[in-house]
Amino acid sequence: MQSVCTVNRTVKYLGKKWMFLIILELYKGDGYTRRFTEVKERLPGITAKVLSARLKELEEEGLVEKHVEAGTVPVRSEYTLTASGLGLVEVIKDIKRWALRWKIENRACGAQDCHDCVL
Amino acid sequence: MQSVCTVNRTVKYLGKKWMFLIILELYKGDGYTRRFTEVKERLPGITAKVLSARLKELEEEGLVEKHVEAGTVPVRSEYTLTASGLGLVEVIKDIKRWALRWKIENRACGAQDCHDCVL
DNA sequence: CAGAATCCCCTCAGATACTG
DNA sequence: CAGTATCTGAGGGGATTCTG
Repeated sequence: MQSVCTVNRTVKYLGKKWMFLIILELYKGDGYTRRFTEVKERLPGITAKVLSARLKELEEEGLVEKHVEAGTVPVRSEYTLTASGLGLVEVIKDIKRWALRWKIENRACGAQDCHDCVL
Repeated sequence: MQSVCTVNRTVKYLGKKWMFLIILELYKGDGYTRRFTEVKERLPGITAKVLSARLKELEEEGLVEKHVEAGTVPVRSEYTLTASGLGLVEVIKDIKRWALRWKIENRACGAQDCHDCVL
């Protein structure tokens, strides 16, 4: 039963700020793909530093694949959700279903953390 | 679609250290109930301060109910998962299913964060 | 365009000591 | 037993500046 460990880890990095908002942005992209700046523009308030860090974590976890188009100037890098990443989107939907069932009456959003989504 | 906000919040506090391990401990208890010290003993490494803080958050979120037995000396306080909390256990199971599917080959546990569970 | 490097603040969590 | 109070160190994340 040691896989709880992975669950632990998962929840730990998912809990980081912006993380799952980024995942959802990629999810909304054509072919589950978005460019760096594209994500940045769609998540008002996020800094390049944080976005960069989160994408790197997602890449290391195998949830996202990075593709750099060589030879283009300026550089174009694209990030795509992997099958594993898509699987996680389903988990997020589960969370949302739970939240809808139990949390509707909840407090209003703090503007900074709140964005629409396609779930 | 503003409920993403709640999802955001959910993942944020679930991501806190020990949080979901505590939930699982309550889940394992008789009638989904455990006493403070009981949980503490079963989660080696957790401090009273953190356990206390997490339980308070869970209570505020409506995932846990606290019952203090009046008149007993010393005091006995019990924590029980609510229906909402039980619903969240199902979500954790979803996360585990996802993890099993995509993360088995994963790195070994850092002993400190790893505990068995009943999932 | 897509970051990396710095600085700085703030929260989280561990350790320790104390209490009704 | 079931906490609270205080101190501390590590890490997260924002703002700003710089670069291939």
